[in-house]
Order: sequence, then C-alpha cells, then structure tokens
Amino acid sequence: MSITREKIIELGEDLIRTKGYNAFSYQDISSELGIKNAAIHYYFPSKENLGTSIVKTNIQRFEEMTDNMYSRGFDEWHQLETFIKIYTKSHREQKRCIVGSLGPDIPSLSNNTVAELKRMSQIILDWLTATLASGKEKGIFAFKEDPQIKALLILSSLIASLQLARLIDKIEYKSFCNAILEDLRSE
Amino acid sequence: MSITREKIIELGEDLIRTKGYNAFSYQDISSELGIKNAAIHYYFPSKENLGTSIVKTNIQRFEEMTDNMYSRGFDEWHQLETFIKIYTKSHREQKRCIVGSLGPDIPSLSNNTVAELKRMSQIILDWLTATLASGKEKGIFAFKEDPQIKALLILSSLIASLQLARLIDKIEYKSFCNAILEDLRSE
DNA sequence: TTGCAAACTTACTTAGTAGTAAGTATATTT
DNA sequence: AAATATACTTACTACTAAGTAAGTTTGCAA
Repeated sequence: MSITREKIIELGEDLIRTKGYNAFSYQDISSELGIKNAAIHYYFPSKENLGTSIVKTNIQRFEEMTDNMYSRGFDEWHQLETFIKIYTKSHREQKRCIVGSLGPDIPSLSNNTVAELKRMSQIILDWLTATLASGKEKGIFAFKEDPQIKALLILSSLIASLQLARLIDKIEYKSFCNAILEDLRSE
Repeated sequence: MSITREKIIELGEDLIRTKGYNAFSYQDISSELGIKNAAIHYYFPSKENLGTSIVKTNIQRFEEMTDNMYSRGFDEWHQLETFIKIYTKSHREQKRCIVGSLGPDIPSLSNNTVAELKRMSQIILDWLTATLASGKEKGIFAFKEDPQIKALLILSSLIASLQLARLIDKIEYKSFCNAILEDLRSE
C-alpha cells in the first residue's frame, strides 16, 4: 500500500475526530501533506470513499485488539480496562472516537459509510456485551441489568464523555472512567 | 417578538438536532418558511447569531422547567423522571439534544455560541448534581460515587444514547432509561 | 398627506467545496 | 528501446455557502 494513501487515511481520521466530517475538506489534508487536492481524489475518488475507508481501518484495528487480548488470555476485568484505555488516550489527545464523531453526521454520510459505521458500532457493542456477560458468569463483574443494556450504558458514557470534556472544564476524566469500572466490581 | 423570528429559531433548532450545525444552511430554513435567504439575515445577521440565540432559548426553557418542578414541589425521584422524559421524547422524534448536537461542532462555532453552550452544559450538570445529592441525603437515591461523577455518568449516557439510537437498531430505549433510574433506587 | 420604520425581496459578491479532464515525470516491465 | 502503469500536478467546472447593499411594500404616527 502507498504511504501517501496511509497518510491521507491517518490525517482524515484525525480531522474527523477533531473537527468533524462536514467541517474538514480535502484542502486540509492536501496542504498538510504538501500535495495537491487532486492527489487525494486519485486515491479516494470521492469523500465517501475516504470516509468508508477510515471506518473500515478502525474496525480492523478494534478487531486486532480484541483478538490480541483473547490470544493473550486477558481476563474480563483486564479486557475492559484495556478497552477503556482507548478512551482515556483519546481524552488526553483531545479527540473523540470515530463512532462519536461520525454518528452526528449520519444524515450527510453515504449509505456505504453509514453501513460500515453501523457495523462498527455493532461489533463494539457485541464484544462489550459478551465480555460483560462472561465476566458476570465468572463472578468478575457484578451488575443487575441485562448485559446488553449495561453495555449500552457504558459505551454511551464513554462516547459522550469525550464530547462533554470540551464543554465542562473541570472534568476529572480518570475518576470518571474509574467510576465505570468500580461500579462493576464484585465483592 | 416577530413570528418569523420565532419560526426561524424553531426550525433552526430542529435542523441542528437532526442534520447538525455545519450540515444545515439558511436555504434549508428559507425554503421551508417560504421566505428569501436574506430575510433570515435580517433577523440573524450571521449564522453565529442564530446559533447563539437557539442555545439561549434552550437554556431559558430548561430553567423554566426546573423552576416549575421546584414550585410544584416535585421530589427528587419525580424530578429526575421528568428530566429523563426530555430524552425519551427526543428519541421518539429521532432528534438529539442541543448539547449533543452542537458539541461535536465546537471547532466551527463562534466564541459566543461556545460560551452559551458551555453555560448550558454547566447549568444542566449543576442541576443534576444538586438533585442527585439532595435525593441521596433524603434517602431517595442510592449510589456510591461522588454526585458530580454520577451526574456526568447519567448525562453522558443520555446524550450518547440518542446518537447511538441511529446506529444500533434494536435499542429498547425505554429499558435503557429505566435502567438509569432503577440503578439509583434505594433499598 | 407625508414621513418613517419594520419586514422583507432582488440581485449580487466572495469564498470555499467536491470533483474532473488532461497532462507530466518517474519508475517498471516487456 | 518502447510501452505501460504509478503517482501525481495543472487548470479547470459546477455548485453551494454565508453574507451584503440597495430597493420595495406595508402599516402606523405626526
């Protein structure tokens, strides 16, 4: 794969996660990379191709992470902790997550991009639901709600907290994430 | 106040909550209201004026609601229930809330609009924190976290759930909101 | 009745957007 | 050496956005 292509995807993801899909333009990417507008169209004929590729890249990355945790034999607590670290890292970098960034722009996204975005959300939610359920069975987690509802609650909190962080100054993000984990502690 | 002005604000709010700030244009409003583009500029010289006015209107509406609940003597459980109803209504109407809609577009908003949006988030969070704290004192709510952290968790969940609803089909929104309330039940 | 202000419309500018067609340099294959 | 594919650039088109200046209608007040 071309290095320019990879740089475009990387920068595009950054721009989506900071400015948003509708607020960034091919110009933002081309001027940053020192290439011309049309060069991006060479790799991604339309903006929707770029958007879809970015989501696909993120799905792949997520699946690699969960596969990796599985093959290393992480227990459920450790898995959840690792998952939450994605968000604390995003928070440090003042970025949102892809789902939280593209979600608001669904009405202006192409069908293909929306389909991939839905697929991504479902994959994350399914993984989280399964992890919570098996962790509960093993006695690692304790919660009364249905695992899917609990997964939705946790995922919602994480996604929105990255957005609220820009609005409410005195958020202690570590405490926030800790509260999510501690809420699940069985004992 | 002019009726056209009010209609512009109302429609503008709708557009922000469905399409997003950057995705709607004065054209969307003017064609819907059967007026010309420039007519909107007559009331709101620039888009930032409209955005700020919409946020201010929402702050006012929120404060009227909480004042109303206070003067009617709602207990904390009833207050939280009423607050959550704002989100179930939004979900029914397939809209997001103002904070969740404008938050992602902060980088392209004017300083004034961002200031009002921050003020709005803070007002909501402060109210929620105070309600949770006094409800806990009275034994109406039970939770172990710090009230502000808990408020942030609940608010995040509500905001993001409206966004996730567009991505994950089989959400049972009622169960979701119920889980938030039941989690607080003391006894 | 004239004057004036409110509430617009007409007609425009400016700037930025995605996207395209055609050309060019460079490296690779045949 | 010739042909071809890769990775672009140049130079555009078509469109949409926000915003503006100047004119028009309408109702009310002096």
